[in-house]
Amino acid sequence: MKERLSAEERRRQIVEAAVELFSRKGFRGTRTREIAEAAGISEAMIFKHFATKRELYSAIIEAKSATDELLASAAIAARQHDDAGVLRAVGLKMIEQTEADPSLMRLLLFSALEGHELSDIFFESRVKTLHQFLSSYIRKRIKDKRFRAIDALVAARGFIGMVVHYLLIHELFGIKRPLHSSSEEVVELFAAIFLKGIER
Amino acid sequence: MKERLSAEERRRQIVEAAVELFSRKGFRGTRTREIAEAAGISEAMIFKHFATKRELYSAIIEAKSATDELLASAAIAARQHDDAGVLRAVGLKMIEQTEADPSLMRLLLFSALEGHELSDIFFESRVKTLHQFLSSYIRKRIKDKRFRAIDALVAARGFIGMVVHYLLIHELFGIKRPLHSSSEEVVELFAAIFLKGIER
DNA sequence: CAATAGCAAGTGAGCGCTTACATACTTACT
DNA sequence: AGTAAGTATGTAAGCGCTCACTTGCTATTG
Repeated sequence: MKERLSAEERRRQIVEAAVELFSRKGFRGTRTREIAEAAGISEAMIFKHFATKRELYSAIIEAKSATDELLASAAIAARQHDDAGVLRAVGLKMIEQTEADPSLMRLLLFSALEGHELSDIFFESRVKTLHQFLSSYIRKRIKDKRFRAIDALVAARGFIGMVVHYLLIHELFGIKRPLHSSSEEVVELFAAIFLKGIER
Repeated sequence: MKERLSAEERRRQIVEAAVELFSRKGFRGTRTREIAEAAGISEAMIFKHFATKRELYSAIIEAKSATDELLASAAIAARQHDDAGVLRAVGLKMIEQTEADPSLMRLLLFSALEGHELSDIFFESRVKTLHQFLSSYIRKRIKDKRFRAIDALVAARGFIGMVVHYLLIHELFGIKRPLHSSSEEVVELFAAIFLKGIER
């Protein structure tokens, strides 16, 4: 029983199976046989569509690097000079996106640790963009005299760090957030700390 | 020319070579042959001292889990209710330690991503301890009415996150800190933001 | 000599990738 | 329309290599 599919559809199918495996077990930890099995096809098919295992991996990373409208809602808040709104939007989108597709974070970490050549591109599209958006907003608000005159880039990384670390221990080590606090509340707290500090 | 060494010394020598390789290339990415070569011995010697490759890896993780006096200086500041001092001490120790031995962070991430059974122990000794120390300090200062009544654990993770993320992009993606700011200044800024926020 | 420390040379399993071949669809000619 | 030739899509089997781990042996030490 052989179902014939279009080349494009097959590729999609292979990529889909591969993403799941690469993100769970890394490049080296994933066997091409497993990918074939998960996609429900023979191993040779993978190599009909991708010259090497590495090429398949690269295709995935490049696809995942596609920068979507992650910052749309944050940009709206930015236009209205709604500081808390900007932070809230950035933080929530990060969490939302990671929870919808946890493979992204794992792929990013794996690619960096394993030293894949495309990990830089991945990093730039997925992390650097965030840093730059937030730091340029902070810089603007410093000029407006609404924020203290601090290093905007370092500060931006600080806020992103709060959220990333929260996601990291959540996704990587399975640490659950306290039952009483939703991710909205967590982001709200991070934003409040970032803007007003924890001193009373 | 065969130098005979004591079993213990050999083990140390093997472990030393293995740490470097495992942290750079992960468990699956490291060949036992490479470890032997790096240690200047034959591959068979490794298996005289460690039954399996995995056992060697576990030995390393357990050794690296040894909690040292990371929090000594922070505890001193804590006794004096020196809030900025506590944060500074925690942050600086984290950076200092990571820069002195970058393998630790990489091993921690690799073990978590690759799903090693000991990664939890590793996490608890290296991360959870920090979270608990800082969150209990924050709780105390909330009782003192010096901090606002926030979720202490989430807040603590927030501060740790700022520092961790800074180290992460530094060590993993090779992002250099801006030339004008030393790690002391970065930590100082994180502490200031955490306590007072960035609003003026 | 007994025990330990060492190595060269395997061994079998598993890996990425290839080959030889079968089956479905497309095209073109009558 | 019918069919032969050509092409794209698929598979089963396996090749060559690398890996973790073993074996069989020698050298050194107490």
